[in-house]
Amino acid sequence: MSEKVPTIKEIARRLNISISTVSRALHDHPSIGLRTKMQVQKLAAEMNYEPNQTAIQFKQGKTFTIGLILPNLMEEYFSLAINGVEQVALENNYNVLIGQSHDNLEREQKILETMRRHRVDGIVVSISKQTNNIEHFEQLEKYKIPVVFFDRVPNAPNIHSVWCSLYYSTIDAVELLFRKGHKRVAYMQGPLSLNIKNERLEGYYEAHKRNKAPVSESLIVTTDLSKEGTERAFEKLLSLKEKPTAILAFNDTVALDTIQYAKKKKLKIDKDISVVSYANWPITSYLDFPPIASVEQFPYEQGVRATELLFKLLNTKSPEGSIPYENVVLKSELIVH
Amino acid sequence: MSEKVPTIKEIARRLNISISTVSRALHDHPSIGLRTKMQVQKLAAEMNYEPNQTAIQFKQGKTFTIGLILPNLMEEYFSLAINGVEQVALENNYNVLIGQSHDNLEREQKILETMRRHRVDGIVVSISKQTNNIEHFEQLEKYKIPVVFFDRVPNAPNIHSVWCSLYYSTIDAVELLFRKGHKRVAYMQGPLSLNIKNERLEGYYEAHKRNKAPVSESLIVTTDLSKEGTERAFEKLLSLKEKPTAILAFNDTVALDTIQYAKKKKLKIDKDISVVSYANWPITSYLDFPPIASVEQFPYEQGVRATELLFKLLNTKSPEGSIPYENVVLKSELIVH
DNA sequence: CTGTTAGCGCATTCAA
DNA sequence: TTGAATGCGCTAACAG
Repeated sequence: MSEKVPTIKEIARRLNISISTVSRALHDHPSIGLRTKMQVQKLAAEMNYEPNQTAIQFKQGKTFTIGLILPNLMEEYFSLAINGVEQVALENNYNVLIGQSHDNLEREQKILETMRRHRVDGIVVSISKQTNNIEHFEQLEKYKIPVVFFDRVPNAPNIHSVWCSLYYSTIDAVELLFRKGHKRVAYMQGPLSLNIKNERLEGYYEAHKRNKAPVSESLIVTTDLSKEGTERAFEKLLSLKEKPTAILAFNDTVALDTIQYAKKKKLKIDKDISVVSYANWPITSYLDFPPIASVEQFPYEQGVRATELLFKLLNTKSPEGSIPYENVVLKSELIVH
Repeated sequence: MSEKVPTIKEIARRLNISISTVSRALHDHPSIGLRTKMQVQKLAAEMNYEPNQTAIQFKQGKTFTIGLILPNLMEEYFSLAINGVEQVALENNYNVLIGQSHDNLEREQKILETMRRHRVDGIVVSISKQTNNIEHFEQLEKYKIPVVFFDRVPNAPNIHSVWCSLYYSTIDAVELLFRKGHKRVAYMQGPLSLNIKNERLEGYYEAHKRNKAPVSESLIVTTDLSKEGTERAFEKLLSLKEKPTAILAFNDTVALDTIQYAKKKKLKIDKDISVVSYANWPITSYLDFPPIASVEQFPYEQGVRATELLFKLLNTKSPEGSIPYENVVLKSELIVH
């Protein structure tokens, strides 16, 4: 009794016509009689015919699927990016296969392999913190799978990328602190990766330069982004003779850990110490003392632009590698709370 | 110059053997000469041969992909669930196609259609708040696509489901408040959906019953989960002659909005008013006054169990609907902070 | 142990 | 305007 899934072959049989005619009718092919076309479409609708995507994928050599690789989904930041990617993909009738690298290089490579095997048509990726080489991505060229990097973009030539420049906002952020009277602004940086541009630091220096303020190297500390790492970094700042009165934190996690630790140390937030951060988590609005300002990096927008770029690549009948590498740079914005 | 993707046909040609022999060699088929096998595998490796998944999917009538439908990815809660699903899927060499309903019924239906078209082998879903009927899911039976509901499970018979019971933890939560001396515990409930079991409310009543405390209906208010809705609900409580001294909040969002509003109204948290909640967001640890306790619902575990159940269904050679419906119920836990 | 063959569903080229 | 035939890459039934 189990009705089997209808195929064009079955439709053809019932109508006593050939499968190619059915195929054409369903595709509104120009050379097809109106009568037959109507007939076919009517029956197809009645039978709830739906083309077998796997057959089409196979036949066309395309999966109508793009791969999206992210460090993780837990950060709202990346969730927003996903929404952007999904939006554009849906508009193009594409599916999105998501993989999390969990900031682990091997895992990233593994996911890439899975996606390659799955024959995704293209890939959008924000690389893991561990990713210090991009051979595994470069390999994809052999398979003609275009790759667009976004947000966390490797510092390499000959790639397509979309990212958000933090340089000017960082300058804005530090200058905001200067204007508020802070003389010693510390910078709590993340792990140094050779592959990512260090715009935060550059902006930090530039802001000092513009304001003729000397940079004290001891005010630049590093955290591995863990709670403990951030606390250690903060301790280092507290042990200075000339303690900072403000901190530029690598991101909101660092900012929150810093603020929490500061409170534990009986420091008055926004009085003894002010914090400015990156990312602009919505959750910070629930805090009694959120960072006084945040650099917004527009993850949704980045996702959209990256995916649009990918589709542009997909739709370009690649005449053997003549596509110029495209690198889109958005501008971040300092949001003062 | 562009080397084309190697196929078994090409391997066969180069080795002057038949494609079926190659296929067998690559699959470690029992009836194959060791010598030929080695030969084939060696060449395959050299050529970087990789089976064309789309061809296999087509041939086997399977995509080795499961669909995962969630209300949204922004909530860490669901991100954790994803990790659970992903984990089990990977162990079974399956891919996961993720879709967000954004708590919108039409969107949920659309996603379902996309996934059906994509011929996913099975679906794991946490339904949207709007989902008041599950016809669109029942339809999938015709396509022999098994569905496992989890977390937000429709209140319907004949479904497979995994969810986390809140009943006992709710009793624990309310009793905790009683023990702390609270006499009037309010319950701020979410939108009433006919399709979801209302265990929170049941537990709320039971706790009162067990403690011989009368339930005052005016202490039960409803929020649509928006910030404003929660504030209105809270206002209602504040306008009572007999104000509550504690609140059982529908979830952490409601709890945070409540706490924030309470502070705005100059109420002292944990003194004038205490809050207990569901979900247990990690972020609450950054708050000065987090909920004093949270009901943990183990989203990761739920994702794992739901996916395991799905694979059980997939691996059961369905002898025409003889599979008994399975409903796994986990137990939540009250975490006191 | 190995080769031959058929066929999955569809789009498409060639012929009528 | 329509039909017949082909083939995408792979698996598996059947034949040797």
